[in-house]
Amino acid sequence: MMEWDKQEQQQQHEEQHNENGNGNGNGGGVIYVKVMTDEQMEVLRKQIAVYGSICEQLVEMHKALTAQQDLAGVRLGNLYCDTLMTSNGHKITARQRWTPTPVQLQILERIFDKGNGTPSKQKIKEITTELSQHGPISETNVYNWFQNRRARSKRKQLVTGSNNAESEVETEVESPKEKKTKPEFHSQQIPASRTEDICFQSPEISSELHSLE
Amino acid sequence: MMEWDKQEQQQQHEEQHNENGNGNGNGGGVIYVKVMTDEQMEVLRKQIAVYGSICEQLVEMHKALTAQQDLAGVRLGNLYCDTLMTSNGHKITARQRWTPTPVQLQILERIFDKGNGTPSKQKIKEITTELSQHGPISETNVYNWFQNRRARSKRKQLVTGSNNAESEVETEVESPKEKKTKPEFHSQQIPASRTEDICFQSPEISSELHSLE
DNA sequence: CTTTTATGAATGAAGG
DNA sequence: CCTTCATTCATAAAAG
Repeated sequence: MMEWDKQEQQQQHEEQHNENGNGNGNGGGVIYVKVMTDEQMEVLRKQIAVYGSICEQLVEMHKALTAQQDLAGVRLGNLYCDTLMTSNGHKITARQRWTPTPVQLQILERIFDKGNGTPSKQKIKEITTELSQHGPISETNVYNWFQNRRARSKRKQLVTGSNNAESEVETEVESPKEKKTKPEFHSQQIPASRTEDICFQSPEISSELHSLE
Repeated sequence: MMEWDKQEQQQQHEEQHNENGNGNGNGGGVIYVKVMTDEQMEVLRKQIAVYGSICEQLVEMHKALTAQQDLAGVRLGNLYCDTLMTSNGHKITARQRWTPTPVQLQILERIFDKGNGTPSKQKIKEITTELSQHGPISETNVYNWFQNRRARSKRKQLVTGSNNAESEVETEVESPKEKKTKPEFHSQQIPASRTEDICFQSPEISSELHSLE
């Protein structure tokens, strides 16, 4: 956005320059002013409209997805949900660890990103209340979550930072025995702040953007 | 989106109005004039095109994601997007996991057997340095390895020890005996509301939308 | 190729 | 806060 703005201004300047110096066919002292025809306008409008519709589609998909998640309850992955009772009433096992539902996680994440890393006692209570609408949860859970989240994000940062220019040469001089037959490209854990980068790095796209600058 | 669209149309109408009838202060009978050069127009168009393409990719990714979720377990909250799409549809896979080379494993094992089950941070660093001579590795990898190693060896021990094994029913995996020295008051949630309901509770889809604002 | 197993990594909770 | 532990998830490797 910013880029765009700046760009436009620059362009404008250029044109004024032209106007000043070499008299081009663009009228004498007038401040240039070109007209955009209705056709052009329409083209633009349509294009943007398409963009809008795609976005709406996205939103819909998100909704559907989230809703589905919520309905399905906790992760589909582990379906041994909770308490099971034998016929004689003997309790077998209950799940002993809280697992945030996707929605809960989403909300927590949002709050966490909101900056203030000090969820006071009162805050915790509020959050818990809100989250309890999306699944079983307790204040302790929320507290722990923030605690862990902060600590881990911090450590992550540290690791990425300390990851100096490790050449990590090909010192595969080892293993007289069986080396992996294949290249074994294993990029290790790529801590790469998971919060952002991730999905939006398509070389193509970014280059396109750059070309516009 | 829609709002915006509508707005623009209105604006257009307004201007046409102006043009037609009431001459406003905008010079005599002049036709509405939009100030925008062809270049600017082009820039705008391109920019929009880029956004559009980004959106399309997003949609694609979402589709892929959803499909994937249908197949395997979920993982919504922290989706680690292991596939990135280039604009031409090729998949780039990321996120692999570290695999110790035989030599590394050997060394690790040796250190582990050395008794001290407390690889301090400093220790970890040293070990990592040494192991990096034999293949790609990070401190995190080493840390995890020890964590896992200890936990698993412990569990093994436990299982072999408590070999009473009533089997009877598959029920549980571990004996509540020496698992913890203390009462282990787990799961503070779930008020154990009798019968069903278990851990699911009605999904309030609507409210989550609010929370997204 | 599909299923199973082994194990690296993620994360909720407890202790200090 | 920070560290540690226990449990769970996901996937590379092995087995079929």
